[in-house]
Order: sequence, then structure tokens, then C-alpha cells
Amino acid sequence: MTNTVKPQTSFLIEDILSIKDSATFNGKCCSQKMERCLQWKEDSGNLSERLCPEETAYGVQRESLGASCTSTSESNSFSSTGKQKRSRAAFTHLQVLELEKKFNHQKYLSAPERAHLASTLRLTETQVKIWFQNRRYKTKRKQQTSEFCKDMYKATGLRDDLFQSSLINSFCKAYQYRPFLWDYSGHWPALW
DNA sequence: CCTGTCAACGTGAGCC
DNA sequence: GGCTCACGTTGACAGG
Repeated sequence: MTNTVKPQTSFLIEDILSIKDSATFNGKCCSQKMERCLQWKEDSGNLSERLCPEETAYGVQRESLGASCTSTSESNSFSSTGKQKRSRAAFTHLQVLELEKKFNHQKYLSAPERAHLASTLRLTETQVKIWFQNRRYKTKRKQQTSEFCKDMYKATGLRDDLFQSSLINSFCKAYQYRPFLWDYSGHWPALW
């Protein structure tokens, strides 16, 4: 592939670039820990080498940059039925941080850039590629959701404080990552 | 146990 | 044909 991959949804890029969500790590289980980690690392003044205390409590023994399992092939095992179990690497906070930083700077990586980032973070190129694919899709879903909720806010005509406590707002928050639940042929689900 | 998150995977399409 | 893309799904995992 060439260095300049033309995205099929180029209209999104400018939209996305305006979103500053570098602090959003999209995991309720680790977002607060992440913030504390980042704060701790900033305070400690050495972002690239040290582990914050929370990281060791996060569940997996890790090196400063290594994911819990750095590639699928390394960590695959077999279930009792003889089927190969799919592994799911848990990237370290630091890896995610660096990926997010790069993503905020550019949404698409060229092959050399991807290779460089992968070696820097001790990930495979495939992992970096998949991470960027997933990240773009996630950003798009979030954007679609927020636009949908904005439209609903306008459509309801509720005062802001009423909307904040409304069922619609709860729905928007609850299904932040699952727009297909309501985007089914453009109609509201049965509960509406 | 149920639910949400997310890396990995599958699919179909476009580009060279 | 090989690569990457968007998009949707799967399965492991953690938290409530």
C-alpha cells in the first residue's frame, strides 16, 4: 500500500481532528486509573520508563512497555475441546497513551510509520494496524452517537436540565458504543 | 452471573 | 494478488 491511503470516509477526518479526546481511553475499568497513572507519571517526570503503582494492580505482570501478551501467536493455547483459544492482549497504559498521542496527531499511518511505532512500543505491526482501525471506528461511532443525541435534544425541545435527566439522555449514554441498537431502519425501538 | 470494553478476527470493497 | 480500508462480530476479561 502506498504511504497516502485515501480514507473512504474522508469527510470524517476533519471532523475527528477537531475532537480533543486524548484523555478518553474508553474503558470504564481503567479510565480513572489511567488518569491517576498519567498524573503520577507526569509528577515523577519519567513517562517512558517507569510503571505507575496502579499499573501493577491492573492485573497483568508487565514490563514498562510490553503488553500482557505481545502477539497472538505467542499466547495462543488450546481449550479442552482442542480448539485454539483466541487471546486478547491487554496493552499497557503507556502503549495506549503513545498510540492515542499518535492517533490524535494523525488518523492514518503509512507503513514505515507503523513499523516505527510498532518497534517503539514493542508491538507487532498488525497490532498497531488493528488498533488504528478499531480506534477510527470507535471514534466514528462516538461521533454518530453524539450527533444523534444532539438531534434528539433538539427534537425533544426539553430544557437542558430536563434533558440531562431524561430517559433519552440515559439511553444515549448507555448505548454509546452500540448505535445499531437504535439505528435499525431509522426507527425507535419498541420501548419508544 | 451479567454486562461493558476492547483486541482480534471476518468480510466485502477499493486501490495499485 | 496483495494490501488496507470500514464495518461488524467474537471472545477474553474485569467490574458491579
